[in-house]
Amino acid sequence: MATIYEVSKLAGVSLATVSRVINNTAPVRASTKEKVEAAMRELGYRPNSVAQSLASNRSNSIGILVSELGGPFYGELLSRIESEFRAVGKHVIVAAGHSDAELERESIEFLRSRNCDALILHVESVSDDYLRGLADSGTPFVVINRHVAAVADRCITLDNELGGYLATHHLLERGHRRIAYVSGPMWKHDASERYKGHLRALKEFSVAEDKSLFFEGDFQETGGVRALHHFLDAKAKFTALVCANDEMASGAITVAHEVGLEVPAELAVVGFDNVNFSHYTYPKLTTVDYPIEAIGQMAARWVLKHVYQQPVPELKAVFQPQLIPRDSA
Amino acid sequence: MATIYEVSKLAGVSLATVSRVINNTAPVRASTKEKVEAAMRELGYRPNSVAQSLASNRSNSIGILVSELGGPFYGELLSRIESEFRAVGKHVIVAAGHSDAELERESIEFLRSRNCDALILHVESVSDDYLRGLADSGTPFVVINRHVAAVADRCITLDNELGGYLATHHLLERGHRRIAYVSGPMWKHDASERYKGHLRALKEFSVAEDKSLFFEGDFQETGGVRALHHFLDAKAKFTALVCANDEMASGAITVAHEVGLEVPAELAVVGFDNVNFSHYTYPKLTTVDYPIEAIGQMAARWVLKHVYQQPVPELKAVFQPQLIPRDSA
DNA sequence: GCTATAAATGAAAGCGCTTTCATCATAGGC
DNA sequence: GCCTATGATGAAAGCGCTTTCATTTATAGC
Repeated sequence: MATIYEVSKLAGVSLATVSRVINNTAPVRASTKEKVEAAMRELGYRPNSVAQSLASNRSNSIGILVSELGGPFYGELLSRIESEFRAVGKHVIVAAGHSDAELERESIEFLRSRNCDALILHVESVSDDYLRGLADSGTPFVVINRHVAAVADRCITLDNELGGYLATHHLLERGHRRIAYVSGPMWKHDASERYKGHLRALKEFSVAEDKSLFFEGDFQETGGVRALHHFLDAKAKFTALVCANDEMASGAITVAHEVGLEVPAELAVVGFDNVNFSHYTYPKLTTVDYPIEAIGQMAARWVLKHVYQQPVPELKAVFQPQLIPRDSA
Repeated sequence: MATIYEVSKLAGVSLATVSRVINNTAPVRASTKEKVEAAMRELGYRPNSVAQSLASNRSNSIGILVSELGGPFYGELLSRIESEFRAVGKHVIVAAGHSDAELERESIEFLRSRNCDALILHVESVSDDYLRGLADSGTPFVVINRHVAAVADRCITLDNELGGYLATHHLLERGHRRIAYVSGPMWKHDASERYKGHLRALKEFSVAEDKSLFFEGDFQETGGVRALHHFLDAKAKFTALVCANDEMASGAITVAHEVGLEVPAELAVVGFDNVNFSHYTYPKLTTVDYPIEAIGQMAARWVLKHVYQQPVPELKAVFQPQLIPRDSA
């Protein structure tokens, strides 16, 4: 691989000048620029990004930390973030935190040691304090899907409470009054927020909260399976089920089929997230849309603006979910 | 951030010695090592990976190029690859090629310019010649899910032909004789291989190929939708449908529900890939398992062995798919 | 044509590390 | 004890680039 030095020799200019035409960082006479570019072409020169990073103290890399790299949800997030950065010549380093505080912290350190210019974090377990400390340490980062008061200006979130409200409201509007709720782990911020929204909707329709119609799942398919079995075993009376995400809703629908409960006639089901497979269920899942791509894009733009000083369209911090009525409720 | 220089001063040794204890690259007296480690701890020192890369000509990063970052399939692949590398302190840079030759080439160049130590490529559109050239250029890389004769030693593949055979064989064994086939784009290697396997199974059961029962889809849900509509509109007679991937199978099942065709009683459906949502369909999808994680792991190990000279368990180049019988066929 | 100012360019000092080579200390072998 | 073979360590030269600062060249004003 040719180096900048060889280019400068061939073009008959100094290293500095070559660097200037590469980075367009200072005016260079048109004829000089021409010569340099010709030399670069001739040598098939491509700047060594590592050397650039070391010298400029910018790595042009952004670290992304999500809970799981697999799964429908994060895939779309990554996809969007990558394409945003790719378009401006930056690259994305990914890591998984697996919803574990220790792992999350370790992953963040890992990304930091990689000299990422910024981090985009989807972290669930690490404490608010830790994030505050991280901000103090000077590492630029954005947090997705979590509101942390101490670093509120770097949080991009979905109004989960509204989402929970929307889901339950939809059912209430259609006359359901006995609505069971399958939550995610309540220590997760989004899970508890969604549940709050559920309660608000109930209240609005003067339906009292019934603890026997609450089940704390795990945001996985099995959570939905166990939930429905639990309610059925307890002989709970309910005509509708709201699940705090689509995976659990799928699990619940599977069980409904198995026990011969017709959806939505005997049991209406609504999910949350609108992941890509949510319309593969039968009947197609009514759910609340999580605008994950828009959020990913916004996170990328935050970085573009605050770290790379690029002009970007207006930033938005809180996104509104939307109900997607399909066939299951 | 502290530098190696400060550590060496505090520990009262030279830069070289500090480097040695960091990299464990030459013997250092235990007492010296102790001092250095203490100094590192005291300063909260972490090596600057960019400087390390520049000096050692190793970036400790691996570029991964897949068609789409979203989607069930690639997510699991990435997930596995990342965790393999993460465990040994290497990081993963991701890019998407979107099945487009130009984009794939550009992405590869992009990753190369990032000084990746190796690339793991899931490329569909770039030519065999291009890959040969890439190999000649000295960039280490592995190709996943595609056999390229010129660089056969760097290909890790699934026996797609066998997979296609298995799917159709399963149906034939259960008495089906009129089996429609929904393929992926035939220019994609895996799609054509799977179809070959289908034909082999038919032949084995002395069933003649019927071109009217073939439909070339797009590996997307809509492909399955269009396929089934196509067959139905053409009043084709068939009792089973094999789809070259699960997305298309889902689409087909959805249509079956819509038109009141009972699965599997009136129409047996088998998919391919066994992606994570394949059991969310109703009935649960019978499919062919694509051991994507194992393949990801193997790709990572190939790199570990050939690029980082690490000892790894035996490498395997061709994986055998397996039929996963569920409820749809 | 001459100076004052701005535009182009070059020289050289790093960026934080690895690695070669030389040096010094230590331990056996006789 | 002396010599040699190792084991430990340090000095210093890069890795390929960016960036400051100084210098040279062009432009304008009179």
